[in-house]
Amino acid sequence: MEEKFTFALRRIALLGGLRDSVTVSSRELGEALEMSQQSASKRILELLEAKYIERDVGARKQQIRITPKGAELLKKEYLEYRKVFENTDKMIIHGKVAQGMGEGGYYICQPGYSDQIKEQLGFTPFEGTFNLDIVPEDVGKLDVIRKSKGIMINGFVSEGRTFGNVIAYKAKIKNLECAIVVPERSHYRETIEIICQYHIRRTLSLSDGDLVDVIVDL
Amino acid sequence: MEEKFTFALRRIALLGGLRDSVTVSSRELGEALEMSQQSASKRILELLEAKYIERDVGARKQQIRITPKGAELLKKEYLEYRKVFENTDKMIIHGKVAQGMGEGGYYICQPGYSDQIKEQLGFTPFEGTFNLDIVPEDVGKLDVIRKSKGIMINGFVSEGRTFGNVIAYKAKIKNLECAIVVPERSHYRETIEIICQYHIRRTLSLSDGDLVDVIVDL
DNA sequence: ATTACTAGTAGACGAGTAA
DNA sequence: TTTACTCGTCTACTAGTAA
Repeated sequence: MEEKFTFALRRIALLGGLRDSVTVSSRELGEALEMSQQSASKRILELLEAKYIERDVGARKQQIRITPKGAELLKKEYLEYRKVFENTDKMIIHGKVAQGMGEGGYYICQPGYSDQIKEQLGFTPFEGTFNLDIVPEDVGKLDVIRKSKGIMINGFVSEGRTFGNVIAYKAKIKNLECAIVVPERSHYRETIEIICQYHIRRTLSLSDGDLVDVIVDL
Repeated sequence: MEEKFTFALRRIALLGGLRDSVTVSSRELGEALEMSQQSASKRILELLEAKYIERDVGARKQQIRITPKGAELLKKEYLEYRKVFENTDKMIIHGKVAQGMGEGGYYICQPGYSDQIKEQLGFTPFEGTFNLDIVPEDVGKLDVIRKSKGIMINGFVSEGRTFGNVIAYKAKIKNLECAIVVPERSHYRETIEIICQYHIRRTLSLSDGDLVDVIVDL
């Protein structure tokens, strides 16, 4: 039942409908789905109904884009495939070294966090985070990573301030053990914060704008 | 049409049917597919008919395994997902440093090959290959890589000997540019040969048995 | 327990066609 | 050209049941 939806969604995603609106007629979609224009039109209506896609139907062709709910469905299926084909659940994210050790550094230094990090990740984090601006093509991978379980670092209250849960994902940068940390309640951003036992920037002699590969465990 | 097959195959693969036979009754498969025992039984018969699976039906439960043809279908779909979610078409392969610079080294030194490598890959290969025994879980990834296009290094005839076509896949080992080379006509093996401008083993101080990550461009 | 037949029904599809 | 209705057909499913 759900199956016919993922098939159509995947096709739309391949046409570019995941990141952007894509202009595709029901006839064209029918071709991609190997079905008639009529059936493709019906499928589009069903996808709309189920809120997997949105669309602006203009005078000539319609603009289709996949909703977050639709993207969800595709990611689920993608992760199944990863499980099947890549036993090593790793993913590479490319990013540019960015400014900003302020905020994150302050948070991660709180004993309430750092003790758990020591416990769960096996290292005491350097007082400060390493920030990376994800390259646009890789921003979607963050969602995939967030769908994997990660390591929960529980929040706490200290001196009347509330520190929320943080999820850590083990990673490596050029063989340096580290972890991506993401507040449990946060919006998607194109910047990630990375903690490490060492000062990554200094240890690897990196400067702002340098391109870095992060290999993330899923 | 093909869609219902991949759905069932994916489920079977998740149960372990890609690498091994998996014991699953039609009722159990029905549960996994969210359909009745009767329909699952029918689906199994259709998959058998289409040669996507094989099975031994014992007294109690049946043993199902996915055929190469079935694996093919799954890989195709998997690559579609990779295209959607990972614009950077890279894959990590883990392997252990292995002996054997003999054969491959001799071949790759032939000017007929090395000139083309210089031309297409941008480096003159070191006279010898770096061999890696792929860890068992990653052997399947080789198929995925071989399904991507790679760079064709044309064969030639020299002094009466025929040297066949070789396909090169750009890769990196700890930031060292290199390439996996695979004879066009070869059986699947668990060892890969890697060429590089430098002596990888020496440059990275590697010894037999060391675990190495290869990041392959698809 | 199994697997898998038959029969009846719901739903998916394409042809024709309207807007 | 579009999108999307109706309607007839054919396929995919489940229930019942046999082996």
